[in-house]
Parts: sequence; C-alpha cells; structure tokens
Amino acid sequence: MNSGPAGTMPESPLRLKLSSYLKLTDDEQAFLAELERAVSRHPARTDLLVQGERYGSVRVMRGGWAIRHKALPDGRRQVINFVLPGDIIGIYSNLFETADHSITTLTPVEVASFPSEKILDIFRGYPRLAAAFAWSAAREEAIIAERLLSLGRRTALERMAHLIVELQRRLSVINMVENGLFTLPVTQEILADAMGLSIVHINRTLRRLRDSGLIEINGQRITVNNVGELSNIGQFDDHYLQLVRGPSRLESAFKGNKASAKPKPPPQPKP
Amino acid sequence: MNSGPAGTMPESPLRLKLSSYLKLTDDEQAFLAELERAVSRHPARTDLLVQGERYGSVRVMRGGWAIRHKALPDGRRQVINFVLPGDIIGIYSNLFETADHSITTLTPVEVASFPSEKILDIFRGYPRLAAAFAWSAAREEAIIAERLLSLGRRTALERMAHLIVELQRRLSVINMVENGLFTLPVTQEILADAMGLSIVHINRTLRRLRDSGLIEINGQRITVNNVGELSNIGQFDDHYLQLVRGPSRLESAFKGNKASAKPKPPPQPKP
DNA sequence: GCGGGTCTATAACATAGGTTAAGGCTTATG
DNA sequence: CATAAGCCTTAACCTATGTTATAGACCCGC
Repeated sequence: MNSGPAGTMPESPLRLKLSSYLKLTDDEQAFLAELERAVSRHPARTDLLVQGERYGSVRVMRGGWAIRHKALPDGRRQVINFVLPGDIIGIYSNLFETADHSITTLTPVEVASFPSEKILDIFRGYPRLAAAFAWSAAREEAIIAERLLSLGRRTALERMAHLIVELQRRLSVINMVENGLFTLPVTQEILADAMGLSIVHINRTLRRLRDSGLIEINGQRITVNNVGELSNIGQFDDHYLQLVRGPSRLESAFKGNKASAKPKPPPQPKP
Repeated sequence: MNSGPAGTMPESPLRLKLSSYLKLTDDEQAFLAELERAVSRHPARTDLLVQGERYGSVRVMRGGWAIRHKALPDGRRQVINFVLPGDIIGIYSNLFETADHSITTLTPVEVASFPSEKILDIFRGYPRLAAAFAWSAAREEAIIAERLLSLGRRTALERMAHLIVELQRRLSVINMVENGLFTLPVTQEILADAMGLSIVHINRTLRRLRDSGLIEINGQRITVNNVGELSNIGQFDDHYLQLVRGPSRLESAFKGNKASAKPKPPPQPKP
C-alpha cells in the first residue's frame, strides 16, 4: 500500500489519479494537499456512511478499501462500486439531503475530509481543478454504467473476468499493482453482492478462472497471469476508465477559455 | 407532451426539474433560457451520440424520449438509462475525449445545445445553478445505481414494477403524467435491454402485471392503476430520485456561504 | 390491396445460475 | 486446548429466465 516516511505526508492517490487526467500546477497541488489535510482512520468493517443518514463533509480515500452499497428492505444487497484510494465520496451527492447508499470499509482505512462548501470555492477559484473533480465524478459514473452492462448482459464468467481487469487497471494508476499481483481484500460474499450472483456461483466461477491458469489466488493476494485473455473473456474495453489518452481535451478547453475569461467577466449571481 | 402556443418558447422541462430542487431567481431563469435557446429537432431512431465518437456540445432534452446505451463487441446491448425531457446529456462526461456510450432517440426529439465551455461560466458566475446542475448529475448517477440494484438483486417482476414506478415519478415532475396515464414509447426489445432480460421474458412479465390489474397497456399508452401495490412489488423507495423534500440543503449551504464569499474572495487560478 | 418489415404474443424446451446442505480450514477466544 | 465463528469448497438438486419457433396484428410503400 502507499506509504511514505513516517511523519511525512505520503503520496496522495487522489493527486496521482487526477494527474493521469490533467497536469496539475504547483498551486493546484498545494490547494489539493490542503483539502486532504484533515485525515482520520477507521478500522475494517466500519460504516463511513449509512443509507438514509445525512451526508457530512466530502471525503477522500487516502488508503484502504471500502464498498459503496445499497440494500433492499428485505436484506438483499448490491455493491455498487469499490471505493479505492484516490476516490472521492459524495462530491456532488453531498447536495442531497440524505444518502441513498452506504459506504463500508473492508480494510482499515485512511480518509481525508473537508466541508462541502469548499466545493463552491473550487468552482470559483480553481476551475481546472473543478473540471478534474468533475472528470473524476463522470469516470465514477462511467464505471457504474459499465457494471450495469456487466450485470445486464455478461455471463458470470465474463463478469468476473471483467471485474478483475477493471480493478487491476484502477489500482495500477495509483501504484498498487506489481507484476499483475495485487491485494483483493474482498470475501466471496462481497464479490457475489457486487456481481449480482450467488456466493456459490462466485466460487464456481473463480475456480474456472483458476483452473484455466488465468489467475492465481492465495488469501487476499491475487495474481493476474494473463490480462489479455482475461480481457477477451470479459470483453474488456478500457475506454470507460478514461485513462491517459493523449493531450487532454480539457487543456484545450481552457486555452480557448482563457481568452474569453478576461474580456467577459462572468456575471455576478444575485443574492 | 409539453407544448406551448406555436412560435412561443414552450415551458422548459429542465427548469421544471431544477425547480423541484431549488427555487430559481429570475436572473438564473434567464440564463437558463439563454442556454436552451439553440434548439434542434431529430426524428425517432436517430443517434445523437455514438459510442467512441467525440462529444460535441452539452445537450438538453426539451421534448421526446431517448435511451443511453452501451454495446458489447458481440452485439449484446444494455440500456443504461432513459433520457427524458429536462435531462442533460453529458454535462461532465463532456470532459472525456470520446463517449463510452451512445444516445439514440426513441421518438422525434427536440434538443437544445450549448458549447461545453459555458459550463465553466456557470461554475464561476452562477454557483447556485452550478450546484443545481451538479444535483441533476448526481441524481442521474443515483438512478443508474438504483438500476444496478435492480439488475443485481431484483427478480424480473420486481424490476418491471420498479421501472414503471420510476418512470411515472420522473415524468410527473415534468408534467407528463395524467391520472396514472403516460406514454411509454418503448418496444419490448428495449425494455429487455434495459432490464437485462430477454424479450420473451419481458412479455411474460408484463402479462403478469396486466393480468393482476396493476397496469393497463394499449399501444404506447400505459396506465398505472395501483402505484402502491406496484411500489411494494418493486420495493420502490423514492429516496434516490431526490424529489422535493423540505427546505433544500443547498439553500442553507448558500446562506452559510454568502457570508464567507465577501470577506474571503476565492483565490485566482494561475494561468 | 399486397408483400415485407416490425412488433406482440405464446408454447415447448433448454440451461445458467440459485439453493440447500455438508465438510474442512483458519483464526479468535475463553 | 476446545469451541466457535467466519470463510471457502463442493455436490446434488431446483427454478427463473433464456432460446427457438410459430402465428397474428399492424403499418407502410408501391
């Protein structure tokens, strides 16, 4: 996992993630570091947020894993997404009265938080950063949409293959994969709830993947031996993850905008 | 459908929708109207956006239905969401290079569009509107997450019931439901792709709902006879739709912020 | 007013994935 | 050190949903 010299601020996964989209200026980096300063720790299996409760501040995962999940009144549960280091919890959904989902830690976790109102400051003062945050939010939505495609149209085997490749890709960006090996601190029950399958069928499916030599699992360590084949099986197309792809569209948007920003100052909102 | 006197600007569904969240000032309404001025029409079964192509401007649905969908290389398809009047296409995903999904019209459609860069203007000049847009985006994500729960954990009958109630609710906000009756311009094939089911099973499921008298269908007109029971079956909880619920959290956020906005002007971005 | 397309409807049959049950392994605990 | 609590694993059996096939209704262009 990420760690720095004791007492120092370790590398920020959020910064790493945003950097894959946009080269941040020193100024922006400083502001970001400021946002992430108030850090708290929580043990594994703790609720950071509970369906129906009010949102507090905006949270940024700095280390550890969590899940975002929704439950039906009768107890059935769906994991919406895995929350990884660098992920932001409730940037915009903070605008809701109460949460329509829960967030629960899977491992001990380190979370930074800042008051929701800061978002408005970002909008006004750091438009590039605001766009990077919006990009991150859009990416999260894209991940969920892709998962919807999985649950709706992929078979169990395809789903599992797809998920494993996705997690590997997402973790790579924040330097949490080494030679196809990463930590997957997730029980088969949670996998089942994430893939819309039964726990037994998850087991069967993992067995098939292991038997065909595509992956290896010992404990919470998983090794991906053949990403290519796994991607084929899952019909994985990294498009939706919006990883590094040439000069950012945003850069040019701002170039075009810089000009218009001076001659035409934005109108003042009426109180 | 929405219509106004010929030649006049008809009521804006986007304004209606946002108003359910936030009372807009005259100024904000004017700006919104300006954003929606450039209107174009498209026939049914037209692609407004194709998976893999570049995004153009930001689009606002003013009338008609569309679907947002993703396809697998082998042709299987998942409808991610229904795009209804008042919905915004690609506010933030515009920040991506290319689209990871397609948008296709189901009916003739009226769409307003404005250049992506305007979003930055909104951020800077109309923070309340920016928040309302963010609310709308977060709501859309919540809808997708709820759909994920449906596909993962609800049975076919429950899914259909849930979808029907959801659509009725969403359409109500923009005045497109009368006495439980609304237009559903959707083939069973599209329903199948939306619910992750086969077309045959959609047919069976609709039949059950019709036989139990909960709904009536003639052509594209659907009547919901018993929302209560339908909601029960689908375990429908309108929480995720974030409909009117008391004094908006946002209002107070801005009250709190108004004070700090003056004494502490937002820092200038470095060019 | 006729052929062809599209959509709904249903029946008969097939299967992916669910359920139940049971054993074993590991770690925690008194 | 014995018991319990989680978790993984597998087998046997079951069912919700998929597949294939066929027919009829409707609409459209010529």
